[in-house]
Amino acid sequence: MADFYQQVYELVRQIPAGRVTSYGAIARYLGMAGSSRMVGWAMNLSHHQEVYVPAHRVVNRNGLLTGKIHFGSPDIMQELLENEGIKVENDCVADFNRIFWDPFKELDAQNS
DNA sequence: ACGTTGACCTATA
DNA sequence: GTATAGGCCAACG
Repeated sequence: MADFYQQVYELVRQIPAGRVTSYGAIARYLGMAGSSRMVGWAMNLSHHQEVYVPAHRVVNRNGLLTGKIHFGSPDIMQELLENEGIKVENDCVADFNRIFWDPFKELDAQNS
């Protein structure tokens, strides 16, 4: 059993480009349902990690770029998302429901 | 060591 | 459907 943060990094790293997921989905997938805040903390430490973690692909339940401020500049996250083909309007991911990447539906389906 | 904050989510009113 | 409250666990002051 690796550290919780490591699991989060791995999961986030497996998010395909042009797709986004929510903290709650990750927390629930790791068995930490309700403790979604810890996922956010993990993301905060992701900058310290040697491996690059596409934290910009992780947004809140509303598809709002809540953590864009922690990227150094509030524009980096939006630029990264737009660079992957994700439309961002008013700090909100467009068609969030469409590009939403559910670990249960994707990873679990493959593993199972 | 205690209190507050935090990249959130769910539930109730 | 919007607004408010509570809960969760860890780090920072």
